[in-house]
Amino acid sequence: MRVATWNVNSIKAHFDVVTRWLGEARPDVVCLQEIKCEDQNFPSAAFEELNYGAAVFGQKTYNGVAILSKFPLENIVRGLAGDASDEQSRYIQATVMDGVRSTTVACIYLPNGNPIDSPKYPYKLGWMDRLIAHTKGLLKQEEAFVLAGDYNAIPKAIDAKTPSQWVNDALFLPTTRAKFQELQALGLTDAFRALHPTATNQYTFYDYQAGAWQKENGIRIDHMMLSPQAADRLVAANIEKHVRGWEKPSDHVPFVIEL
DNA sequence: ATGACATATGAGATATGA
Repeated sequence: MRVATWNVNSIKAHFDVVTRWLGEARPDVVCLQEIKCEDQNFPSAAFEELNYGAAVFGQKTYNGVAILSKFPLENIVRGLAGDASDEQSRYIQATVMDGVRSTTVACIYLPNGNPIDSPKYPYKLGWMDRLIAHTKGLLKQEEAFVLAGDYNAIPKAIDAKTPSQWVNDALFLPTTRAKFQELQALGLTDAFRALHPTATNQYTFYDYQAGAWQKENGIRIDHMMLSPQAADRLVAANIEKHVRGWEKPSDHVPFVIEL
């Protein structure tokens, strides 16, 4: 089963590149972030024509997540527990039934957190704490799951072309990296690093500004964290960098694994 | 350097992103 994650930076604005990549890569399950639309405006019918069903947790203007799947999606969960006052659509989870076995897939859009002296940074850290708490519950089930999405976290210096550019940024602050490490230390596997432990110049985000793509000035912030049962099935992990060079792209590129 | 570049909203300028 091929599972992908992709921050599409508006499904309306980038629908054509999304469908172009679906046709090329033929993933079974795709976690989308920043769809930037309400549920009723998500192009579910168009994806249905491409043989993808959809589970959507949308929001007007900002955020919004969705899971596309060629297999039935069951037990859909919208929102991350732990803060009833949180109105941002950043988490959707479903169980994929592929006929052979079930795999739980969570689609995550972790808060950016900048500026770091604003309430946005504590919101990010609190969200990470809630994700850690939720993951502890998932692990108790001892089944295969994938936490896929835009983590807005650069795990290590190797995951940035220019680490010095990010030292005072919410994506790379020691506190952010420590929380990401805390999540991983629960027993999760970073799918990309597991198969490419020393690979450099493998990034999932290139800013639209200052010619970042042309300079290969990227960061690796979109991740898939696997439970032990999912990690046992991991056979491939690829960052689809070439998609960033297409016409009118998202600033993130797809990241796909094979289980 | 608080910008560049892109998106949504809504019809000009502002909020957000990373």
